[in-house]
Amino acid sequence: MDRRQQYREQTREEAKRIALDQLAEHGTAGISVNAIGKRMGVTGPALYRYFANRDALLTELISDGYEDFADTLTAAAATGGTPADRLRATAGALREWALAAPHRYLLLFGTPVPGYEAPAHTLTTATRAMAAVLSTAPADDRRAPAGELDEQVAAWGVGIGQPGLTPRQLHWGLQVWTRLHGLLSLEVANQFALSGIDPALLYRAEVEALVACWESR
Amino acid sequence: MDRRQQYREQTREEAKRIALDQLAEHGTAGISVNAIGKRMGVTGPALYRYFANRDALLTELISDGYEDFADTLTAAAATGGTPADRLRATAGALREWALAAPHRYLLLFGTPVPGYEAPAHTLTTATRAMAAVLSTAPADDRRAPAGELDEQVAAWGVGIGQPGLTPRQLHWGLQVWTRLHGLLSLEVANQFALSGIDPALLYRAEVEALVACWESR
DNA sequence: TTACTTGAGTTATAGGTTCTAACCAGAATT
DNA sequence: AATTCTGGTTAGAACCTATAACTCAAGTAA
Repeated sequence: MDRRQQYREQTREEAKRIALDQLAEHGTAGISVNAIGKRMGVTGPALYRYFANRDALLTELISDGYEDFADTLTAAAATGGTPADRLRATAGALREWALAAPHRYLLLFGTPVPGYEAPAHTLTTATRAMAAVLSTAPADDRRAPAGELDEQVAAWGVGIGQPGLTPRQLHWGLQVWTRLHGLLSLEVANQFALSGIDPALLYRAEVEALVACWESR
Repeated sequence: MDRRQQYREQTREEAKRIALDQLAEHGTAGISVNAIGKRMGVTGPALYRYFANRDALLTELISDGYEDFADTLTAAAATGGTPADRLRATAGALREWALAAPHRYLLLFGTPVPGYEAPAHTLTTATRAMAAVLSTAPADDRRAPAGELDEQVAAWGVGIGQPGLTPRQLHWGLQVWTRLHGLLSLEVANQFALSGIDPALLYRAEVEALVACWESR
């Protein structure tokens, strides 16, 4: 890589780093081109040499976030032990990742930025994260899809490059994701704040319910 | 009520109605005081006679939203039939309410507006919505709380004015809410868009899982 | 070495936002 | 009839995004 390009990349990274800080402090609306520039010791318009516009910067933040998210889940799912243990590890990593930067979690999975379209590249990364979750599914006997949902789920499994998984495993993976996301999105939005209930306990209970859910059915 | 006050209230309602339109069209950021004023045939600053600031307007939108939300769930939960039937009705009403105005759903339960503090009034309304969900819980034998979570949940039950419910019923109610919210929040954020899976089917399956979840345990 | 091109910064500016201040007209009250 | 209150106006401050025009330094090529 060119020397110039190296500096350029460095500047981009710095801008994104500061943007994440602003995000953590003041939410999405706090990500201001001028404010980021000021923190970098540069005027606002200078940043337009590096990002087409504010949306492009946000999009990169989202892309990078997905990448990091998928890496984290993949690493956690790669631990040893029973499927249940690996689910616990993955779920724990998921919660830690969300709580470490709540605003970033919401940037990825919360209110969509109006007019924002997910670039194809992030979709493949999201698939990688889902693959990590699916890798914690216990073994299952393959049988014919029963019902419309089963068929759609099976088709989805093929679409994301997981043709070896049964509909039940795929559906279970979806449940893991949607249920844990339900808890996490409410927790990061502070919806449990005044209930006096420790979200960590609720989360753990849900993970165990997911383990039990597989056994019982 | 005074004639003056009546007009005043009418103007406030109109502003909120238009704000909801803007919300549906352009998201939270699209709620602009100037734009609302223009649609009302009035300049922007005129609205500051009616709302202290933009945040106050948003807060009222949230309060009204909670009210409507609680009304909807309460009505749905008041139908007859078995507990399972009433859960199905309530869950169906919940999804319809969310999909009828996705942005409003996210305004209530999605990314928190930075610096926004829920007024006490909305908390009691949220409790009313939770009561509707809890009213669909099947009967249960009372027994001593087992574990830290059970105790916290029991205390929460007392706090929200539901001392007659068992920890298991309360926890089940929380699961209903968090699981359905998990699905809905992802659906309104378009996260299932490219999977080819019909969110309605996924939702129905989750409701049935919640019914079965009670039986099995 | 000199001339030219490119890159990265600047300021100025347009048009948008929220919100305050000052002002004005009409209605209600005293 | 005089005064106060209410709801509107315009002007303007302080932000925001984004573009245009300009400057200066660094790299490249003759």
